[in-house]
Amino acid sequence: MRKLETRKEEIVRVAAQLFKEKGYSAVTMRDLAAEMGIKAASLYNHITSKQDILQTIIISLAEEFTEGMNKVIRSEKSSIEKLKKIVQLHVTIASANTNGMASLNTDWMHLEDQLEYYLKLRNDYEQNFLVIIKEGVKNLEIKSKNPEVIMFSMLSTLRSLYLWLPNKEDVSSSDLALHLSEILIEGINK
Amino acid sequence: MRKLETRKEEIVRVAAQLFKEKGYSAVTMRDLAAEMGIKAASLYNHITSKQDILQTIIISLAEEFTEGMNKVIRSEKSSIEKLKKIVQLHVTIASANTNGMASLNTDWMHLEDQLEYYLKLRNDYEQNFLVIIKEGVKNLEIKSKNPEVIMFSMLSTLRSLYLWLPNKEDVSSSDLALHLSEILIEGINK
DNA sequence: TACCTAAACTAACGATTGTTAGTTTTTATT
DNA sequence: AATAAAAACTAACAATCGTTAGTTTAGGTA
Repeated sequence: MRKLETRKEEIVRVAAQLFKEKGYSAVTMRDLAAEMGIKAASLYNHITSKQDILQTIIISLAEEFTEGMNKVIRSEKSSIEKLKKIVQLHVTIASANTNGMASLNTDWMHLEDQLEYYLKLRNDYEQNFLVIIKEGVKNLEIKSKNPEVIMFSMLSTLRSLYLWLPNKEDVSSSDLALHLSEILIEGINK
Repeated sequence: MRKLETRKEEIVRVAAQLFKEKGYSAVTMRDLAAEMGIKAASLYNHITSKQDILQTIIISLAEEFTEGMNKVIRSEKSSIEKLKKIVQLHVTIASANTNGMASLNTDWMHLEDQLEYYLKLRNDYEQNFLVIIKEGVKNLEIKSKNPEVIMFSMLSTLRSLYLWLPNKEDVSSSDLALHLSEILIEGINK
C-alpha cells in the first residue's frame, strides 16, 4: 500500500491553486491553512516556510522542462520536428499542472535562494530553443525571419497554455499539440 | 506653459514600474514612496489609495484596447487586414507602456470595485477578436482550424509583448508589427 | 495497556501593512 | 513681503503578516 500523496504534497498542490488565483504574495499562510481545513501553525509540521512551497512548485517544473528540452536537443530530427516535440512538451507538462505553471510564469521573481538557479535554467532553455530555430533557418526548413521574434512568438503561446487549458478539458492533449503545431508552424492564412 | 506630468501621473508611472518588477501585492506604499524620494504618507496628498493606483493603470489601458478594437471592427477591411491592425494596436500600446501592461496582464485580479468592469471589457475584446477570425474562415481567407485556438495563440503572443519589448529597443514599432504579423499569419515553415 | 510519533492545536512574537490626523515646509501669486 | 495652496513631514493606528514555542490529540505498534 503506497501512500498516494504525502501531506506536504497536498499542501503544495493546494497552495499552487491559491497562487494561481491571487499570486504568491497575496496568499497568506492563513488562507492556505483554511483551504486545508487546519490552522496556519499546523502547516509548519510539513513545510519549513512559505518560500519552501514556492521553490517546490517552481523548481520541479523548471527542471522538468529542462529535461524535456535536453531530450529534444539530443534527438536526431529535423528542426521542424524538434519544434513539434517542444510544443508537445509544453502541452504535456501544462496539462498535468496548470496551477503550478502559473507560479512558474508569474511568481518566479519571489524566489529567494533559488532565483539564480531558476534564471539559469530559463536562460539555457531559451538559448536551446533559439539554436533549434537558427539551425532550421540554415537548413532552409524555416523562413529566414528574425529567429528571436519566432522564438518569442512560439514561447509566448506555449507559456500561456496554463491559462487556457482549464477551459478546454474536452480537447485531448495530443490533438491540441498537433493543432497548435500546425498553427504555429504553418500559419493561419490560406 | 503646460505641465507635462502631474504628480499623480508620476506616482502612477513609478508604481507601474514597481508593479512590473514585483507584482501589486508585493509592492508596499513605503517602497513606492522611497522610489519617489518621499515618505509613504505624502503619497496620499495625490492618490486616494493603493487600489486607486492599480485602477488608474489597468482601466485606462483596457479602455485603450477597447477603443482600438472598435475602430478595427468598424473598418471595412478583409479579415486578415483586420488581424494585422490588431497586431499593430498591441505593438503600439505595449511599446508606449510596457510597465502598465504587466499590471493589466498579471494584477487584474487585485482590482476591487472595477474588477467586473475590467472583465467585461476583456471578454468583449476576446469575442470581437473571435468574430473576426470566424469571418475570415467563412470568407475562405483563414484556414479552417479551430478559431479559438487561433485566437489563443495570437493573443498569447500579443499579450506577452510587454515582456519582450524592453529588450528590443532597437527595432522600430512598425517593423516589429509587420514582422510579427507575417509570422502569426503565414507561419514559419518554408 | 503502554508508548511513540505524526499532526493537530492555542497563544503569542515582532515586523510590516495601508492609512489617517495633525503639523510644517515649500512654492507660486499677489 | 504677505498670503494661500500644494506637498511634504512626524507620529501613530489597528490589522495582518510569517513564524515559533509549547501543548494536546489521534492512530498505530510494541
